[in-house]
Amino acid sequence: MSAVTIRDVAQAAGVSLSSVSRALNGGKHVSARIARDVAAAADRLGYQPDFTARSLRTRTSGMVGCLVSDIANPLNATIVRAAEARLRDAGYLLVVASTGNDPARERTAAIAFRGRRLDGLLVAPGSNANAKTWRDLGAAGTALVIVDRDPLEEDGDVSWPAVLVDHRAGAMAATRYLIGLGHRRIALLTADAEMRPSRERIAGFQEAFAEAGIDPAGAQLCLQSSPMDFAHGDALALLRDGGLHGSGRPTAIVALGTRILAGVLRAARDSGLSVPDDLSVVSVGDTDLAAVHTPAITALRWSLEDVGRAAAELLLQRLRGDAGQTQNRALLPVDLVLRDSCAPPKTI
Amino acid sequence: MSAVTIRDVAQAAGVSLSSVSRALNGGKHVSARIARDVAAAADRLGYQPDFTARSLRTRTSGMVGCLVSDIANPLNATIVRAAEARLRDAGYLLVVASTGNDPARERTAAIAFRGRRLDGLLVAPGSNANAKTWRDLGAAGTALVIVDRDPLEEDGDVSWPAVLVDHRAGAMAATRYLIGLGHRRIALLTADAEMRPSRERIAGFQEAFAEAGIDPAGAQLCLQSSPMDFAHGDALALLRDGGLHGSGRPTAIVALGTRILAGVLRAARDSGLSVPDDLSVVSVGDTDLAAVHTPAITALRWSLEDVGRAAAELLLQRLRGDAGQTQNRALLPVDLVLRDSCAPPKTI
DNA sequence: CACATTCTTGAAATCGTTTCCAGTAACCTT
DNA sequence: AAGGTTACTGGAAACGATTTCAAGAATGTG
Repeated sequence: MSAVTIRDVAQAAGVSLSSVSRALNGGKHVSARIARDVAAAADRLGYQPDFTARSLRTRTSGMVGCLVSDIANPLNATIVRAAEARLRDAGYLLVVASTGNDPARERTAAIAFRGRRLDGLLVAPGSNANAKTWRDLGAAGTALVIVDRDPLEEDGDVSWPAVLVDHRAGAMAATRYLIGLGHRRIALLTADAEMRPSRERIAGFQEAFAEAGIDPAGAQLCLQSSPMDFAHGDALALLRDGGLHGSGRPTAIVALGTRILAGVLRAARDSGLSVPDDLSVVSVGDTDLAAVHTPAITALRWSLEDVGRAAAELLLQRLRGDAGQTQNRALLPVDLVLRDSCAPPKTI
Repeated sequence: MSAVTIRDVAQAAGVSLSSVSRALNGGKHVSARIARDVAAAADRLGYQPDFTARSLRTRTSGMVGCLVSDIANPLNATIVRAAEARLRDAGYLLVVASTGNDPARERTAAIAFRGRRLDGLLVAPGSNANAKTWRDLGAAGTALVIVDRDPLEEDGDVSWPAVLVDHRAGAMAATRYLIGLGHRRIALLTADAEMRPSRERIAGFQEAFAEAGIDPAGAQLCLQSSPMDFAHGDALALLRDGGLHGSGRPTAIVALGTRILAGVLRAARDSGLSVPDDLSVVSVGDTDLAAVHTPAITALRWSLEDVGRAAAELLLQRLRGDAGQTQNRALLPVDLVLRDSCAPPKTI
């Protein structure tokens, strides 16, 4: 029961409210005697400042928001944890909200955040439908950092600080590797082609084909048709029906994301294809599933901890107002972890 | 830039501040004319209430906290998501913090929460070291709901509202099933024996042995010795050295948790044992890994969504102050999902 | 020693709401 | 029609901090 306010401390220490405030905030213009007395009184009474009142006056809350499509997604969850750890050390609380990539929910969350005066926001927008919302938030004084999404607005005018992952280089490395093994028909299975990560990966995938001077028709893109079965059906069709354009079934699949990897592995099993003898598989994103599966799945890996940390760091720089030396980009590398799920294609 | 306050609305509508407040909060004692005018003015000006100021006056924040050991743990993350969804619908924001089961961090988080006037708290304490902290928080008016942890304080005086999972029944069902298949030497591999979930599972495990009237020496408990390798080493020792007490290696393993399951599966592979022919495996907790692994792993499953939802529901009941009809326990069932990782033991 | 400058200090204003309190108007009831 | 109850309404007082301002004390300077 912390009914003890700054007023009580003032009374106990026999000084005025203003002096207590100054003393507690370590400000200048306080005599040593008062500083000592106030500290003692505050300690004795167990005073805890009321952030609500402070927020009202200072227009800062000591809280930052985090807006992602789904906090339960292990990728996001890890990022959130790392960001939370860094922010907590800096004295901030983290408020989270899942948007399900729904622009309307993004907007209502943004409004709720602004109403609570959140100082900053880490956000992975599900689309660029809410550009105006972010701009408004920025204008209202909220520091904004984009996480692994397009940092540029459509018109290219505004660019937000952002933490980006080099998905393009990663996808290129994986594709190069498969091409190097002799694969010529490789399918890329992805949930959407809209958002930055997928778009960049697709670009890297195709770039690798171009670079190798190989028939780009072998680079098969397959968008997940139904989000329900995690691409299980799509993978099945791909493997059974001899490929998308009748060009023969792919000898290798690059699966974007944990759930899709699961769908692909089930599909391979259902089709009686063995990995890696009949089908090479690369997972984009390294998870328990990829690491422990038999055979262990070759995967693209990047550090989610680093993403979260970097995002928090960028945000903290703005919150502290480190004018001048604020960077506004972080580009994190992607590694190809070689395991046992890839082999040269069987000559048919 | 929301510099528009209730004062501006009052001016625009030509009424007093108090009337605006009453009108906006849908209170009684407002004439239809004023209600209409105020709504119109607020709408026109784009008024958004300032929760900071409101909080100061009403002593409520519209936020609830969530304190778990690790938000990135898929189990917690799913619970958090479900709780967040329910709470968001009710107009609350969710503040998260990871404690790493460290009592000191729990305490500082609790202080930060109280300073921000959080209305409620979902918490999965890492120990009962902080009983006093929770009691203080409760005394300060914070609604508290315990998630899958002991709801009773050590002295048994106070009992918190709690969402519990019937881990005991689940473990019994799994053990019964293995015993029914003919297994007599079954190992239970777990990270700790302290916290409620593990304790209950161990109890259920032993109860099943007692029930079957079988030599309880076959029920081997193995605590994870090093958290680093996710019980890989422990599992290896168990499988190689012919069991814990020289009583022969277990023919079945029940692995508590995703990471431990991964360790066990790696250990089985490393020992050249095939699942389920040489070793039956049951996973406690159903994950992608368990579902997609070859062979698919029989698992104990409970709905994390239900846990999160139920926790939010319990909390909301208290927040709304539904006196009388507030339940303070929810007990959620655990199901045994039969897959391909269990078989009768080979007669040696 | 007189005067200017800097340091401390407390009173009061402020942040944006909600809510208590009184005052007025409207509506019943007999 | 008079008195009593009830419904609205606006002024003002919270809520608990920070910050501005002006006054007083202390110090420095010529």
